[in-house]
Amino acid sequence: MPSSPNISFVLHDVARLLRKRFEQRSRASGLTRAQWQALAYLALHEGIHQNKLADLIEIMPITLARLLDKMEARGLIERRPDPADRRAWLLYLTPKAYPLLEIMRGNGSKTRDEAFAGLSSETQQHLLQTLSLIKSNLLAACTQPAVDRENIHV
Amino acid sequence: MPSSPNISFVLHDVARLLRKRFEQRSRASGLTRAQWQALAYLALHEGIHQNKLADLIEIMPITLARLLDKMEARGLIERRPDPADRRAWLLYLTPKAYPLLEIMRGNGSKTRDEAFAGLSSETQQHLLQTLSLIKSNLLAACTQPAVDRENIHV
DNA sequence: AACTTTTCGTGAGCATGCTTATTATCATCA
DNA sequence: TGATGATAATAAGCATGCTCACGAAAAGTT
Repeated sequence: MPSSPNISFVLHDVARLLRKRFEQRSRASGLTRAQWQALAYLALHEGIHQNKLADLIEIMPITLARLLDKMEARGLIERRPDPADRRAWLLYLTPKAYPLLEIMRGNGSKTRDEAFAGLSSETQQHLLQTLSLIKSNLLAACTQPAVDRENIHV
Repeated sequence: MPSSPNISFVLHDVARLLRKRFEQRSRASGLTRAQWQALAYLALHEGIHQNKLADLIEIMPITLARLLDKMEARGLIERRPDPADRRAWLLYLTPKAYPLLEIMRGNGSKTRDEAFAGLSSETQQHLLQTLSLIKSNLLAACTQPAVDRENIHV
């Protein structure tokens, strides 16, 4: 695979470099890519449970919990007890979060501009479609046991 | 961005899911994706310095060093002193590594088959080209200071 | 030869993803 | 009602990426 460049590795590299570049940009404001993503999704769904938010972002609830811990400590979000379920929290942004969200959106679009320089909008559209298909393939695959296809009788 | 799905996030998701699926498959053999990548590149460049190998894979030398620590402990690779430079090591596979490499290649191609199901080979070609362009954009960008373009006078 | 700069490898520490396990609470059903 | 199972959040621990810093050795300079 390394001899002929492999789509999977290149994809992984691109994701890593996107994150790296975004974080070079965002060091000043102090939000990481993952925190920004969580904050941005939360902004669209205030009052959501951690559980559901993790589902939306498609990460494990424990991964989200630690992102929220950090953002709560910085006063960007609030966890309010759910009156209807003593196990659960309801998530809200604080006013402090909004200007930061704006900055982060700017950083995201600058990073995207750099990354996608020289790509026509058709190419970008096509890329998005292709990636979305791959993502749904993988989401489906990940729920299946990882066995050798050859060994399965149908 | 989360409202209209964002290429960067989808890309990141796809990379994460690829890694996850690969590691579901490879749990038995015990090599992670990153270790496999290092091993596969090393197989093509035995006798290389850690430094150069890290350059090839495009990760930080310290990141590679810890992957190598683990694989050395498992007896998959050897670090031999470089007679010409007492700071450096020369890297070699051990015989134990070869069969594992074969297994990993199989796992990689199975994972790719799942991920890219339903994509024509033209689409895959196109995807690879597009990703490669994005990658070189980002490699170039990451060496530049992350400043606001608008604020720069040319 | 002596000083400075560069390079090679690594340590420490952080972030984010995962798996596995635990605690508290809710929901269901006999 | 009371046991049983599901669900919300978190804890512990691992892997891999990063930055920053450091010691040892090499290379370049004066």
